[in-house]
Amino acid sequence: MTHDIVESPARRRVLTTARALFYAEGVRRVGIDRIIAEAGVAKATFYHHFPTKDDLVCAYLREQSRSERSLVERLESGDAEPTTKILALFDVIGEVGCGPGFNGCPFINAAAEYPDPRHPVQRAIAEHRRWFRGLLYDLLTAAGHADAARTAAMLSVLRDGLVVGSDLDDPAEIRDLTRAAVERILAPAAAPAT
Amino acid sequence: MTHDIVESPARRRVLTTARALFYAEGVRRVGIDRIIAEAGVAKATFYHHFPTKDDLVCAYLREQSRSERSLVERLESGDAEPTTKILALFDVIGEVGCGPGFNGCPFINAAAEYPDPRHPVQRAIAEHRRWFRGLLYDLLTAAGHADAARTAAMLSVLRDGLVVGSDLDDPAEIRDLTRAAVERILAPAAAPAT
DNA sequence: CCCACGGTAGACAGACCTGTCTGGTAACGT
DNA sequence: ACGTTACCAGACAGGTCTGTCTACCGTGGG
Repeated sequence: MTHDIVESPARRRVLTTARALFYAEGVRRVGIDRIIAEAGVAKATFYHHFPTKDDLVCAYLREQSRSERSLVERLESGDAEPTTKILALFDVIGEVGCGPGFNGCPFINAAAEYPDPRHPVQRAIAEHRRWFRGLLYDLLTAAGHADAARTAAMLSVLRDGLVVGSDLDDPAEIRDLTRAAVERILAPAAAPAT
Repeated sequence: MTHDIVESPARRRVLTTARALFYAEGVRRVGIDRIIAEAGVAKATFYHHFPTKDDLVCAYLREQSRSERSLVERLESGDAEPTTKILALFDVIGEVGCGPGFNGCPFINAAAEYPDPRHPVQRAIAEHRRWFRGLLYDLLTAAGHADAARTAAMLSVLRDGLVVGSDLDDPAEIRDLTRAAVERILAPAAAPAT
């Protein structure tokens, strides 16, 4: 009854390798054989932990989601104004897009490879997206923003556009216009209290 | 010396079939065998017109680009104000996202499957994106917008976010907030000439 | 002691993929 | 009449994919 309080090292290695390869080259492009070779894991072990490739893909996306959540938690932990936190959050998004290995949003990319909305992969994507939008909504509500729901949706749209643009266009340019774009979206509720 | 003034019917059939399948299911997922079967074309004929699958993918994207350009030309042909044209353009984007077969942006989707920026497919994508951004820039310039380049980039970002959101979230909601989002992006240059 | 467990190594099946090749038909311009 | 061109039908090669299976090893708890 050794519960997996500590995750199996082999499983960990597989997940780390899969994450790097899936993100860099696309999910369908990377085969199981390559993952187990680079992770140094036997095939039987792999299929013991992940009965199906789809299971691995879902685990990859959940892992990615965990990463982003904990990153945001660190950002959000301060006692700054909620609006400041939103700006900081988007600053990070613009900055990450300029990083060397940046390749767009793992969730948007995976969605392109799994178009069926009822597929488990799409469900994992949807859950992550719900979280992110909820985060924006909470921050806007805490800021006392009028029409927080609608503005959260707009910021979510903006975020998607930023990561796509950082991937396919000039990331530095995107980074430099991010703050202004967020401010424009937030503007209508900015009371003219000068 | 029969120039292809008229496109070969077999080639046309292949392109039409490929377009539907690639868009609906993803590029890597759809094999040549299936395309030629559904198009009713012999394999040799296919490889005569498209020496490589990549060639077909590029042709698919160019075709898609032509479609969008001609759609926009129709929209743009009127003698309305440039700003009105921009709003009309985004209205169409929001509306198309609610259509039954909508599956996101073919270019963004293809980019996820071909991450290498030097790949011909990525070049075709980049060209299409340059066109679209140029279109926005021209409209903003015609509207006498201050800082047209920057605002064009923001609208391009917004557009990407809208199509991604229409695909992965609630398209009707996206459609309903599109106009307001565009107006917020355009706002700072709206001279307070009331 | 022993045996369950997590692991390694790798063969194998069966499907699917791209791309080549052979062979035959029909239209068309010269 | 002839050659070119476009087309269809389908076999084939060589590779890759997912997933299964056998066989073996080391360690630690009962």
